[in-house]
Amino acid sequence: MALGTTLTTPGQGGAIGTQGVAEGRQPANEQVYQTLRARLLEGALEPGASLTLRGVAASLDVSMTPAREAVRKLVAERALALTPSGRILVPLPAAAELEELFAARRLLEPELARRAALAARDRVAPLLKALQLQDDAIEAAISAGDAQGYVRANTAFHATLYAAAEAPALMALVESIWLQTGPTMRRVYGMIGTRALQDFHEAALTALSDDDSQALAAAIRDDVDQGAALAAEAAAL
Amino acid sequence: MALGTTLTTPGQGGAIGTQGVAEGRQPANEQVYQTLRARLLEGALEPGASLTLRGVAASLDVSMTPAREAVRKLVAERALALTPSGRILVPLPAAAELEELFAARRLLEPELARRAALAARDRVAPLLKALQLQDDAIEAAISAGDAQGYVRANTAFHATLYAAAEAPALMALVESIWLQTGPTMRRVYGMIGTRALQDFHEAALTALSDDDSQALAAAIRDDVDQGAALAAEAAAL
DNA sequence: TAGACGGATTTGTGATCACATTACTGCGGC
DNA sequence: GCCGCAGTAATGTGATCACAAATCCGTCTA
Repeated sequence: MALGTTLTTPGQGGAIGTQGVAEGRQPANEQVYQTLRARLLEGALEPGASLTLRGVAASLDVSMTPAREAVRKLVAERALALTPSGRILVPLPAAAELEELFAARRLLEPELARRAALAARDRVAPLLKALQLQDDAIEAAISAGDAQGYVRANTAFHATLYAAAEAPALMALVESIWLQTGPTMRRVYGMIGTRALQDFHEAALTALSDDDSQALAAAIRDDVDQGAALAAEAAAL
Repeated sequence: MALGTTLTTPGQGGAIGTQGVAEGRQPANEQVYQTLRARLLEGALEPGASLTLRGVAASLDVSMTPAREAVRKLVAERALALTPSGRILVPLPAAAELEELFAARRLLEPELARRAALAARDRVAPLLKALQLQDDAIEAAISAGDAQGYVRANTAFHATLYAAAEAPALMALVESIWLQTGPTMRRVYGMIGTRALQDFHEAALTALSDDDSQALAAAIRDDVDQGAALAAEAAAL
């Protein structure tokens, strides 16, 4: 068959097996990916910085192959970029691209929040508790002036909320956006010192406990808008 | 430096070079990727079908390495999936995931259309002409009962319109969604025989020539809604 | 002092190989 | 007739190597 495809006839060995990795062990490329991803999300990698396959491989003590896979995966998610020559670098999104990314967040995240509110109706308490913890971490990061910690905690807050929506496809889209904005937002919050941030998370928690999905969506929209405004402000500097 | 990163000091060799491929030549992995991507977009690969690296490599006459890169890239875009054991297959999205994907399209595509209308204000004529051609191809595919051709032409229509928005980040998100819905939609249109499709493209073209971005966005929303309804209907079968 | 040039080094790409693990085939037992 | 099991074939992962191309560095020239 063309392209080496094989059609698994339904009902005849169609079951998805459980081959692969020896139970719990995760492949090397996955470890590399998760490491790089976490550092990008919290903005530990400077926009404009360049990576090398051999460098990544040596740092994480693997061969070039898993490093390649992880880097290419991040490139596919636009979390890393390749120059025309194939050099790897942490992208520095243009102002216009940042605007696009926030526009997408503004469209997608309120929807995700709305779904989370609806899906978590019968288990609001534990969700609220988890979110409250994340919010405390955010406050702590603000007090400490820890921009990287702030970005990480803020991402965790949103991730926890949206996870309740149980919408993996939407979640994947949003996470892809976060990966792209991460490095820049770290820089943004570093520049403005996490000052004067209006707390929309409080409103979000209230809406959630009130079972008001519309209000929750609105709070998240305001939160995203605030981030967009900051990014725009910082981009103008 | 950690993780093998090197920070390119701005102003000191910071220019993005033009290394890499010898001018116009595209890497083997890119060719494999484009081939697989095109086939997924138009639904030439059946949901549930399985691929093998060696099979893909042999089909396109390359070694296993570029095949791996291309496949992993598509996996990152959720256009292909890996079983827990690492087997590669064309995903068969659950009904709930399809609904998510269409919800995302419904949020993102009208926005992209709106931006296209605004950005293409001073060059509407050539855009309209291009879109009209794509629409003719769609009609032809419908007449011929060619489901695969329909999906391809329909995708091309939307892609042409959104390209005018010059919003690469948003475009990447939408294309990622298309890759995920492609195989299923091919199946959907094959099942219902491209019957009884209301033509929202006509309304879109009118709105575009009227410079009415709101009406254009509405037409696109209707178009996406129709696709969502068909998918839901087909999923129920 | 600034710019251009040439060579050494670095880098990504692609190919091939070894290996652990899993999926598949056919056979035997209940 | 159906299920389970052993042996074989196939698959993805990771490592290593060769190579072409581009970046980087020092030097020379105007």
